[in-house]
Amino acid sequence: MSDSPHLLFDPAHLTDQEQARLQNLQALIAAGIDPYPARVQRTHTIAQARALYESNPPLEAATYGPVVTVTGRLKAFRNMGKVSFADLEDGTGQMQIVVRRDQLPDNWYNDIWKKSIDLGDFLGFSGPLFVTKTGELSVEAHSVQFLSKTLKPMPDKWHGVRDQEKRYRRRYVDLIGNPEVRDLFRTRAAIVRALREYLDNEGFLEVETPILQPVYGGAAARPFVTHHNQLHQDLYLRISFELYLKRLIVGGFDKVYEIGRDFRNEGVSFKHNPEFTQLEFYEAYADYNDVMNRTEQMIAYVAQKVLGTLTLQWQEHTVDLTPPWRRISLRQAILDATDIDYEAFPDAESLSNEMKRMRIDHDPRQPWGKLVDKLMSTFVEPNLIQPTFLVDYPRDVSPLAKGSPTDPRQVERFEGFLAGMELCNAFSEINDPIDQLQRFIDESYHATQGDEDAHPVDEDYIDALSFGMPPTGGFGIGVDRLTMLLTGKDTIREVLLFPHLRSVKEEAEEEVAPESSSQ
RNA sequence: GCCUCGGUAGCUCAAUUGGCAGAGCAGCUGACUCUUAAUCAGCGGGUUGCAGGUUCAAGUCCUGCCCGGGGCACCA
Repeated sequence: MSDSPHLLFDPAHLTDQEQARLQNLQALIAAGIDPYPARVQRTHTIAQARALYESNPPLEAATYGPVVTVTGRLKAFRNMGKVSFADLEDGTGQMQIVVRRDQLPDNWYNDIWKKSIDLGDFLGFSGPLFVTKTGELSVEAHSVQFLSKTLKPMPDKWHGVRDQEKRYRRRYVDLIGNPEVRDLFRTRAAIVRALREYLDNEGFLEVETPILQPVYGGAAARPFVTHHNQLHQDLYLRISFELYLKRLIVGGFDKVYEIGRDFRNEGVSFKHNPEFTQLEFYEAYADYNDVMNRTEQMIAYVAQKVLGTLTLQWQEHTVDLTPPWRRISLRQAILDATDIDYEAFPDAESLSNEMKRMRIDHDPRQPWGKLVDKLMSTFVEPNLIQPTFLVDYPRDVSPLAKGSPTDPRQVERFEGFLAGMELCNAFSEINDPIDQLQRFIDESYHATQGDEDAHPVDEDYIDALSFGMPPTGGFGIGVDRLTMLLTGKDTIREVLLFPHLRSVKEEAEEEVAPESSSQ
């Protein structure tokens, strides 16, 4: 077809249903109807129309109420001959429309309504509100606006879209067909709003810091690398906000937070996406105990605000968020779960040997801290169903956390767990620039030893600390995971509108086969 | 990267031991002035993810590849 702008709308490539819709589009144009008009006449959203009828009911039953013009997507229709019932949906709800042949001009009902309008089209209907004999509040259509033509068939009206790949690749279709998915993302927005509300009410300042960073840091992860052409400069997409937010504490903002996207070049799983939403806050004149208290309060506030309860169901578990949460040292938790006291095996070799003796599968080349983390994540984390803080971590897995005043091998750090999943990470921040530099150097040493997640040295950050930072408590939480927990979802993809998926390879591309860069 | 399970009509799903690829919704044609998963009659719609192989015969068995789910590894 030479008149098709693109193969996408070449009838030879369309299904029977798509061809029928394209023909209906042309029929509308032939009838002098603009299928994509620029203006909409609307007096009420569907929710407003319902409220209007509630507050202005007709004096006698079965008579007409106020006249409204409502707009929306046609979700269903039931054609009874000379009258049709249609379900119209906008962002606020659904309304039944009663379309009578004799209320519409000329042959509009037979020629346009019955022939050229498809499920999914956007329409506006003007007429009085009334309640049908079967009790359904409806608008009787006295005039109709055509608003937008739909060229693809709608998802199954009863089952929606179930196929996960289809749902994630074409989330818009998922959202059209599955109202509960729309509800879930409204809940997600409410969670983020409640987090902001809590922190704003507590006097925190919301800030925005660079996503493109010359030196990445603040977490143990591999970064994405990009390049600024004009400046001839490699830049990293941030893996955390931490080092920038603490520069702001140096600058005199005592309480700051940021909610935004982090990027980590790691594997994808039910709880990992390459980009994810993080909340971090930093509070001057506080330590990790203060942060622990605040964490309980904040999560409980959000749950109460969004769910109206502190008891939530996550998969087969019932979780009670009521503060205070259980607190146990990491050392004790691992000791309870494995009978290994990692303090008794203070280097990688002895700990690895002990793990080998207990037939615990691990990589013996890993540094000591990684082995401790392995014990924690394998034997402790899955059993932390009720909210729990693991406190006091080994110094060498925590390069930004302040050392314990009583035990030089420990730092003042905790992680929060819920439903067997790590939720947040926090500590008393190192504010001694010389100590921090030494930790960075130790990390760089690890980097030369093959630990790819180790921190590079951020000399500008050391410079910032050298101007003086008050004792400060810091905190980070994965907002996606928090959303999973509060909505009962067992995969992060369900709480991300557009989760990362491998791109589908086009057949035409395969012949080109460009050399891929080294991994 | 490795292991494992899956991919059938626009959507949701069937297809017994290898034996004519089906249903509901949606679509098309028609009937119907209170339906709401409307109903009734009729009709069309398939490269069974892709490419090979075995076989008289492949959705089904074998090999490779693509995409997805789950697990491992890595990580938060």
